This record gives sequence, C-alpha cells and structure tokens, in this order.
Amino acid sequence: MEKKKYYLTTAIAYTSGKPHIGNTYEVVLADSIVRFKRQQGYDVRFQTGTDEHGQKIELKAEEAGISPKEFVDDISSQIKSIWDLMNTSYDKFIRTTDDYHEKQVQKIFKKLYDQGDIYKGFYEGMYCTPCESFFTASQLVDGKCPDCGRECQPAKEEAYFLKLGKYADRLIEHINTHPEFIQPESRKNEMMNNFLLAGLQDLCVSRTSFKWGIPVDFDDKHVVYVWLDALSNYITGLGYDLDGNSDELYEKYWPADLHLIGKDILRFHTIYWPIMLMALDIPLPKQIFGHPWLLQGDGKMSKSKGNVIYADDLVEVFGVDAIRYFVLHEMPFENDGVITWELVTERVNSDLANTLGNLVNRTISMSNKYFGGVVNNTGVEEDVDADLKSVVLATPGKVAEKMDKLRVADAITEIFTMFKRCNKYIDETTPWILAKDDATKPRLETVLYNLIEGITIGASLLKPFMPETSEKILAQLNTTERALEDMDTFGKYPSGNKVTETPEILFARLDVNEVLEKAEEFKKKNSPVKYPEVEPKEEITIEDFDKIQIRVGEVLKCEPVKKSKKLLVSQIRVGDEVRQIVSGISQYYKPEEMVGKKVAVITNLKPTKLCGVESQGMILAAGDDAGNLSVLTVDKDIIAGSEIC
RNA sequence: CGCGGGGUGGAGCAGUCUGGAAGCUCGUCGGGCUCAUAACCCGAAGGUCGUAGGUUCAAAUCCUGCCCCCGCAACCA
Repeated sequence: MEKKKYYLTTAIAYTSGKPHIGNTYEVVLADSIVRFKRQQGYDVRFQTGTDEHGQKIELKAEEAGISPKEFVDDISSQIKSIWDLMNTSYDKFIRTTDDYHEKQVQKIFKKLYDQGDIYKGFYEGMYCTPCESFFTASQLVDGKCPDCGRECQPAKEEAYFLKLGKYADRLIEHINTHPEFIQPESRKNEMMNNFLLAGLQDLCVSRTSFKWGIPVDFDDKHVVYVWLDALSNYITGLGYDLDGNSDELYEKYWPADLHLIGKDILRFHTIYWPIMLMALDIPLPKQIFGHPWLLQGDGKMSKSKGNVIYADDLVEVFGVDAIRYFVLHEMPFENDGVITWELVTERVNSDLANTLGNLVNRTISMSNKYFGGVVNNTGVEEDVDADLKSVVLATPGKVAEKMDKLRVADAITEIFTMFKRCNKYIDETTPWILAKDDATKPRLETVLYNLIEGITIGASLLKPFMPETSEKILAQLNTTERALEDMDTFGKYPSGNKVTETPEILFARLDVNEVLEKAEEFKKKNSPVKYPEVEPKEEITIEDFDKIQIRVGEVLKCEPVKKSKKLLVSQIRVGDEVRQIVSGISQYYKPEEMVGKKVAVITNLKPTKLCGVESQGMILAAGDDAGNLSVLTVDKDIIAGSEIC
C-alpha cells in the first residue's frame, strides 16, 4: 500500500537580520508536526527557507557596504544554521534568490498578465508630498491630508496589479464549504468580515522604486513585489513548472496539507495566495494555520534594548530539547505566549528534570540496584497495575487526537501526564519495601518491568517533540523506538533485557540566578557598544550655516499631543515672543520635565503641522541607535532668545 | 473614534463560539516517603474571572459603556 503523503511548509523567513526565538518557534512547531506525521507512517515533505528580496534588504546591504546578494547569502546561512541547531528535519530549504524560483515567478507573472489577471495601471491617489503618502479620496479630511492637514495633489505611479475581484466569490465559497481551511477558526471570521465580504482591492504586485527583486521580464523598470514572489515558493520548491514540465515532487506533494504561518500574514495566505492559485488553475492548499506569537516577558523585543532572546543563546544554557519543549509546550493555541529566562528555567526544572529525568533515573537505578539491571516480567500483577496500564495505553490515542487538531502543547501534556502517573505508581508499589523480602522479589520485578515498559512507550511518543531526549532514554533502556501500532498492548519490552549500568542525568536542575547571570552576559554580547554611523553630508560654507538661525528657548509649558504617541507640544519663550513647537520626544521626556529647560531652537524653519498641531520651529536633540535621546540645553544660564552661533 | 489581540488565585495558561457547581502546571504551606537529580506522592490555603450596567431561573461565557496592558500602523520639524 502506498503511503499517504503530507506536505507542510513554514513561512519563509525574511533575511533582514538574525531570527529571534519567536521566528524560530514556527520552524520547531512545524518540525514537531512533521515528525509526528512520519511516525504515523506518512510520506512527509517539509519545506522552509528564506525570503530575500525587497527594498529593506537593498537598504541594509547598502548600509553594510556589500551587495544585496552578499548580504542575503550571509543572513540566509545564519538562519539555516539556527534551524539546524534546533534539529529541524526539513527536506527542502528554498531561497527566493534561487534560479529555478526566479524563473518560475517570471513565468507566473507573465502568464497572469497575458490572461488579463494582472494589468498595468497606476498606483493612483491623492499624494501628500511632505508625508510621502498616497491617500484615497475618501481618506482625505476636507480634501486635505488626514495626517498633516495640507493640500494633496493627485498623483500616480506606474504599477502592475493583480485582479482579485474575479475570484473572490469562488474563494468565499471555498472557505464556506471547507471549514478547516483557515485555522484557528476565530481567524477565519476575521478574514471573511474584514476583507472578503468588505470587498477586495486589487493587489499591487510590482514596484519601480527599488531594484532588488525579480525583474518583470517584459518590462524591466519593474520588479515583482513581495507577495507574488514569496508565496510562489510553496510550489517552485517542489519543482513546479508553468509550462507543464513540473518535477514529480510537485505531482506527488501538491496541494500542500498545511501552510504553517504567523497570524500576521494570514491575510496573504488565505486570500491572495488562493486567488493566485485559482488564476493559475492550481488546486488550493488544504489548510492554513496562523499560529500566535511568542513574546518576550519584559516589554517588547527590540535590538536596541538588547533584550532580544535568540535560540542559540537559549540552547547554550538549556540544550536543544529543553528549548523545543518550552516553545512547543508553553505556547497557547490561540493567544500569544511568553518566554523569559525565568520561565524556561522553571519548566526545565519541574517538568524535564523532576518529572521526566528523575523518573528515568530512579527507575534505572532501582533495576541496577535490585536486579543488576536485568528487567524481567514475572507476571505478578496487582490491582494497582491496571490503572497504570490503562493510562499508558490510552496515551498514544490521546496524543494523536490532539495532534490532529494541531494542539501540540496539549499533546505533550498528555505524555507528561503519563510520566506523572508512572511516578505515582512507584509510590503506590513502594519498590524499596518489596526489595527487603525475597518473597516479594518477583512482584518487584514486575513493578520495575511495568515502569520500564511505560517509559519506553512514553519516550517513543516524545520523539517528535524531543528527538534527542527520546533517543537517549531508549538507549539507556537498551531498546529502540516503539512503533505506534505496537502500542496497542502493554508488555512488548523484551523480558530479560538489561538496562544501562550508568544512567546519565537527562536534565540537570538549574539555578535561576545563575541562568539570569548568563542572560545578562548574552544581553551584553548581543548589543556591543557601537558608535553611530552617520552619513557625512556635503561640505557647506559659513554662509550656508548662517542661513540657519538657532536661539535659546525657554520651555514655558509642555503637553502631549492628542492622537499621537510620540509628540509633545511646547510653548517656548524665544526673546519677546512665545512659539509653539511640536517635537517627537514624548518617549524620552515627560512634559513636566521639559518645563523650565533652556533648549536650542531653530527659529527660521518654515512652520508646519504635525497631527494637526502647528509647529513653529524645531528643538534640537541628539539621538543614538540604542534609542536614547537628549535635547540640547545651554551649559550656563543664558537669557531666552540669545542667538546660538 | 487608525487596525488587531488581551485583562481568570503570587507566575504562566485552559475554559468564552455551543451560558448551568471556576480548571491545569508552577510557586507557597502542611504531611508522607527515602528508590531517585533536596527529587517523588498526598493534602491545604489562595480567585467579587479588569470595571459598571443589562439580558436570563442561571453569566468568566451573551449585550452595552468605561478603564488598563500589548502588538501593528502612523508620527518623531
């Protein structure tokens, strides 16, 4: 009988920088699912990779002084090495800069253009030059820019668009008739109500404002814009060929069984991607799961704060499987989860060291102590055994049931519930008492046999989630992975087998303070002192500088600007006049801190409006890359209005 | 009123769609045990389910207002 196939993809990671633990989570989650599917006997294909085009990368490469290709080569290999570090068993790592991918994307673009699904048009709207933003007529307030309140001019920029309307009804129908298509279900409603039923705007699929992308081969001013490029990876990675010469991998594995992605890009995968496929007359993927995010506990992760948690740092302290366990087990199904060094330590100590590690260790120790490591099933059963056996034998089914619903965390919980049951069984049977009397030795042998059998099954079930640990346990029990279909009866561990004489500690207990000290070191390592890199400006003359008038201003009053998060509006005395100046400093200064300061103010700057509030000048301030900001004040007491030169 | 997510014992979460005795793990306290990684087992304390109203025989769950947190977007002259 031919094995059933299972094709799973993750989103491809954007190569703008080193991925943090949140990005890594997705690949580990995917890995646990495919490993489980393989265990169930599926013929699995698991694809991941990197998304390497776009303006942001073009800019970053320029900053780094290297070509975009060199830049993405470096980041892509970093990403790959972290995926490898996490022991993820992908079959294919695609890069959107791969030849075969680029070629197919060009063909797809051309075909959609030829058949009229892509058309050349204009990105058109009302353009506010100072804000560099397009708005639709309906967004304008009294015909003026909703942001700054100034006049907008009609403007347009050439671009290609993908028609979405043509396929919208078919997609709505598909979603309605395939309730499993979008997971979790709450997200489905969001997509339907916010986008599909509200009416779709055609998707802009090309850009002329940057070059680092796949060129549109029949119109080389344009490069293919992100989504048409990135989403296609799911088929190009299988060797899809638009002209009908697709690889057999494509014939075999498409349509995908599951696209695993972050909840933030669900819209692109459940609306644009299906429409692209419909236009290409390709079957739709079976399911798209938008997983929640893994967030860091103390405030948001930001590189400048140096509090980003990286997978390789975590692994250095806890080990690969401990981190796999944490992210898989601690992530809620629908809501965002939290990761901190303290929380990981707590889980490792209680679940991995105490419950699991100690169970394995004490069981093997007793086997050695009482029977020289030989495990015999003497068949001396007692009533308490029945419950242990039923819990153990029920676990594989429960795990499978949870996994079918992609409830990975719950599946793991089932396995640990079983291990806890084993620990309880030891207390119920008190082996150390049985060991005191020769008459109860046979009973003792069976008790230990039952434990070893339970652990064998548990360790085998653990394999998709913690592959190395699973192997280590089975090796210590001197056995191999138990197949799922062999978990139907209790007692397949070979009687008379001998376990290891030297059980190794699987997970050592960790001291939370020591862990936190290490975390501090990582923080420093990840944010080394860096002097800001500032682009030198063109040389100017003293006359040029003289055009700018800077004067000392005394802040009389200061308050936040409504509807903005970063703006403060100050009344500033400059000589005999009082000016109103808006500055983006509210994250660094409280309004009351500003009052009384004598700051440097550019006084001949053309007034403007920010968030609808007029600003008659600018307060000078220095800011660094780490997110610090300091306004310039005068060193000695100088009267407000004095000129600075 | 930019978009979205959330507020459940000290911590992290489930439960909310399909109202019907508030649950899990950790921590704390008490007890038991000694095979084991000061681990394991048992028991207990601890929650007006953000807040104010409404619907209902019954609300964490449905409806409305408000407060607070977090992402994203915008802005940072």
